Parts: sequence; structure tokens; C-alpha cells
Amino acid sequence: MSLKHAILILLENEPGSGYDLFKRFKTSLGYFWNAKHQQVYLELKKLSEAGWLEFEQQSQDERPDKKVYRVTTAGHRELQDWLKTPCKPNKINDTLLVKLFGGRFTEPESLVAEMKRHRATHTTTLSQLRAIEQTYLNLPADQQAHYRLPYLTLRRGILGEEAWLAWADEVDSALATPPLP
Amino acid sequence: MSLKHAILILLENEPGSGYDLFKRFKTSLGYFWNAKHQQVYLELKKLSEAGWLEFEQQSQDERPDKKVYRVTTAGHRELQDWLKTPCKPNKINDTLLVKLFGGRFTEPESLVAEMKRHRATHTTTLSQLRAIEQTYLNLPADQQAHYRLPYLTLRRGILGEEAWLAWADEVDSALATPPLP
DNA sequence: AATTAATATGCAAAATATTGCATATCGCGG
DNA sequence: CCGCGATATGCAATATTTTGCATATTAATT
Repeated sequence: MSLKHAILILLENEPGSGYDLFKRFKTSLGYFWNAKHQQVYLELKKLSEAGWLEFEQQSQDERPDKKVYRVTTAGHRELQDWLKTPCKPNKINDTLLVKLFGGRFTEPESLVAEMKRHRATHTTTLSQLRAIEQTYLNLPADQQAHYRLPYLTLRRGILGEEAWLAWADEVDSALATPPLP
Repeated sequence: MSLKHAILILLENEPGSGYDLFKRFKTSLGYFWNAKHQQVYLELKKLSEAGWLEFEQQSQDERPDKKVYRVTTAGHRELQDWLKTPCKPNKINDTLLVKLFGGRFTEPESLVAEMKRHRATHTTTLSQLRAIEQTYLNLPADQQAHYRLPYLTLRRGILGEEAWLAWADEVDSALATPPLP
């Protein structure tokens, strides 16, 4: 499970509260690791109990109180160990493909409509990723060097979404062609 | 959860035992929907209890006994309903990308080695998918028409793996370049 | 003044998935 | 004849994820 380690990495970059982390998941890591807020809070609790994180209660004037977590020495060591351990190839469970696989039991119109919905979300995601890429490319060289590894994950997102959309074109043109004239 | 519906689809294509299904997962659907054998057996039990499947105990001379499952009318209806219901965009949780994202806390060599391992599995998968594609392209036209939707899922696999490998080239060349000279 | 959105945290239950164990038959090779 | 691999099925425990509920503050809008 990488949620633990995703949290460690985000907190190594900068200490923060559960809510902070949840927001960071949505904007950076979230493109390839998803977590609900409940998962984040629960995991922070577990990681603290395991001694990988410590936290400090902070009262705020303008906002509700929050707990600011930071990585401990033990947590840092754990992260380094994990980074050196080979990880399994990613498990893919893609509902849309299951649907398409069994698509002959429904009308092509349903499939076309479904593709349209999914195309919309992939198009949006791609343009968000491209916007982030532009921001990166406008950074000074030393900043680019600092973010070069996260940038590679961004490239994965971009290439992945482009491939998805190219595939969607194939699907749409196949679905537009009647099976046997 | 699409495991239920993946099983319904596989059994609509042809009735079979848990073990049969498990093998079919490994060879067809398995490229985009993964399930352990325990999951398959448990789900078959649940689907039978829900009335979506029925089964027949078959004694075999040469092999252990098996239960042959088939989809009931209720199961078929359920599948059709499911196919008409929009599904959520796929959740991506990719450990390798988390690792790369936090890669500055380890040596580049670890990352290079990890990429090499993953590249090997993606290369293998791609050549398997291409082999299946060749088989498909050699089928007579009427057979091709019958399998055209599963073929589209195969195309997804191929385009996806090609994109992965193109990305891996970018990563390897970035990792080969020292950060700041 | 009341509602909504954003911030901030968390429990409990249910659904899903994984891991480890357990069993049994048959055919083949050594 | 013993072990191995393929066939065939399943339970129990644990881990992980999701869903639903619950609460509280502040700022901005209506």
C-alpha cells in the first residue's frame, strides 16, 4: 500500500494538516494516487501511532484548529527503505473496458454516450496537466531541476491521456460503422 | 464494483466453472480487470445466492468435480441494466509514480533499476497483446465482426502499453542526465 | 438573518481485496 | 513411489477502500 508512503513524501516536502494533504492529493499526486479525506485522516493517525509522524495542535484565529504533522526520523528511514524496495506492476481495474468488452449485450448508443462522458473528463484532465506543464516550463532552470522527478510523473499523465483520447477516436469510429452491411 | 458484471459477461459468452473463469480472467479480461481466484469463487457464490447465476455439479472422470455456472434470466437483466448505467471514470493508483514523485529521497540508480523491471513487464504484455491482435486480424470477416468490441479493449491495451514505453524512454533519458552540471 | 461554500476533523459500518492456509485428484517424470 | 504442476474449490483473517453520518468555525452571499 502506497498511501502511507505518498503521505510521507508529501509531508517531507512540507509539513501540513490532514486537510492540507487532502488538497495536495487533489492537485498533485491525485492524478495518479487517489484518496478520500477519511482515508487520509485515518492513515495520519496510524502513521503517528507507528512513530513515523509527529504532530502539533495549532489553534488558529480565523479557522478551526488543526493538527500539523511532520515526518519523524523513523518515518524518513521507512520512506527511504520503501523507495529502495521493488514495487509490483500496477493493477488495472477499468470498468469502462469491462463494459465495452460486454458491449454486445446493449445498444451501441449506450456505448457511444458513455464514451462521450468519459472523453469529456479525459479532455479536461489533459488540459489541466498541460497547464501545469506550461507553469513548469516557465520556471528558472534551478527550479526545473528541483522538480524534475515530479515533472516526469506529469509527463506520464500527459502521455497517458493523449493515448486514451487517440484510443477513443478509434472506438468512436468503430462504433459509427455498422457491424455487417 | 464490476467484478460481478465481468463474471456475468464471461458466463454469457460461455458457461463455466470458477476455475475456467479464473483462467479467462488471466487471458482476456485480465488485461484490464484483475481478480484472484478466491475473489472469483466467493463472487460466484454470492451471485448464485442473489439469483443471477445457477450452477450444476459435474463429476468428471479425469479431473476433480466442478460446478458449472450459467447466467439466469435475472442475471441477464441485471447485466443489461448495468450496461446502461453510466460508470465513474477510472480510479488510478499507481505505486511506481508515487515512487518517482518522491524519488529525490533515494539514489537515481534505484529508480533506474525499478524502471528497468517495469519496462520488462510492459514489453512482455505489449508483445502478448500484439500476438492476440494478429490472431484477430487473421480471422474471417464475420468472426472479426463478432469480436469487434473485445477487439477495441485490446486496442486500448496496445495503445496504453505503447504510451507507457514511450514515457519510459523519456524517464530513462532524464535519469541518465545529471541534475545540474 | 439565513444559507452556502470552504475549512477542518473524525467514527462506524459496509464493501472489496489480499494473504495464508487447507484439501483433493490426476498425469508425468525421475 | 514420490514430488511436482495443473486442475479444482473453499474458509478465515486481515487489510484497504468506500459510504454515510456527524460536528464546528468562518466568510461571503442572498
